[in-house]
Amino acid sequence: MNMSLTIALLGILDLTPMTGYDLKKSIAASVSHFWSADQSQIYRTLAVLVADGLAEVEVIPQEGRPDRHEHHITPAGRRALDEWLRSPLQPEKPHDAFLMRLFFVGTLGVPATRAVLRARRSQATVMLAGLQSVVEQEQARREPDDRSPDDLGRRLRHATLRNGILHAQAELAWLTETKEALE
Amino acid sequence: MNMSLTIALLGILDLTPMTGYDLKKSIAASVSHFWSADQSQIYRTLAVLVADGLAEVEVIPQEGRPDRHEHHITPAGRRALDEWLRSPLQPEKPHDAFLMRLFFVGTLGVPATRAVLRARRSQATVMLAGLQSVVEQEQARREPDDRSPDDLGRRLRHATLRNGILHAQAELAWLTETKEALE
DNA sequence: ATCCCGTATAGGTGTGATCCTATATGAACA
DNA sequence: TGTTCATATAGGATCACACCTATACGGGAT
Repeated sequence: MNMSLTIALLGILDLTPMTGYDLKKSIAASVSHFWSADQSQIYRTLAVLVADGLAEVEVIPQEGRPDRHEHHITPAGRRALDEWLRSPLQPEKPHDAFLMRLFFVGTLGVPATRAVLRARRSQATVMLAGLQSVVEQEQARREPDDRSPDDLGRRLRHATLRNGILHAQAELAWLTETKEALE
Repeated sequence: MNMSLTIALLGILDLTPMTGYDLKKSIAASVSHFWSADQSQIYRTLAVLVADGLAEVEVIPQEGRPDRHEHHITPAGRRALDEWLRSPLQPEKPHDAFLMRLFFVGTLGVPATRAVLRARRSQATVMLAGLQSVVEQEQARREPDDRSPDDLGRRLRHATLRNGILHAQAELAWLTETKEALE
């Protein structure tokens, strides 16, 4: 069984039942910093979930636009999600195109190498700013009425953002170190 | 055109002509910290390189074992490599199964969450130790006779290892921070 | 005597993912 | 009046990759 999009969809449907279209937006809004998904792939995977009995469709007729196919997680789906969450996670094989580029760019000389590093710095800077602004928005959204409990889910969602921030900062620190090593 | 294994193979063949078998070993030995490749995929990609005129095969007969199909990069291959090295590198879409797991594991409670973080810590620790030992081996191999110039290629290969080390350290720091945030 | 390892090549099959495209309609915009 | 946007679903083609298997033979270990 698929260990990736399947799980992302089950995890989101476990929070709120929704349509493929909603899932696309939800992924873009809340997990885009560590996952992405193509729309057609979402629909295909959703069909597999239903075929496997991990989700059920509730068709909600609408006027003027296509019916909503609202997907709900089933008990079997919830079990499959739990099982995956508790299963060992084998470390993924890295595929980092940037490091590959850096590894081979030496033959083009120092100026080309510096250009590669500069491009990386600007990307990492944009990435960091993006993550920080998401964190700030979350905090701002929370301050007006801090009645809601600071529950585990909230903290973990925040932790995934912090992960991205620390890695972006590590990347910037590494870029500084590497730039100095080239002088 | 393929922006990944193709380039890895061209990059390595540009350093030294070799066979598919050698490439598999070379990748495992020198770029495994940021790239991995399946043997059959290497042979397939190699065939594409030859079909596209980016590499040429020199057959070297051997006794008792299959002939060596030694692949050499062609001028067109060198140009394709240069072009890729200078082309803009669009940021890759992240697919981080661990962060997805953390994002959804909250529904299983705090103990299950701690277990996920502990597993991550041990993986990151192993990863860090592995990278550091590679760096130490490189330095040890160098000390006996430090006649060889500390050229750009060497420094960049070292930089790719440093990148992995800084990210592994960032991951460990993040794990500590996250563990504290759960208390 | 047997089995596995190293050398060397390569096909079969399935999966996950991306890019592009098609369909349908109301509402807002220019 | 025409275009684009938002809603909503979904197929086609292609790609990159992983996992498994097959072939061939010499050498060393059990």
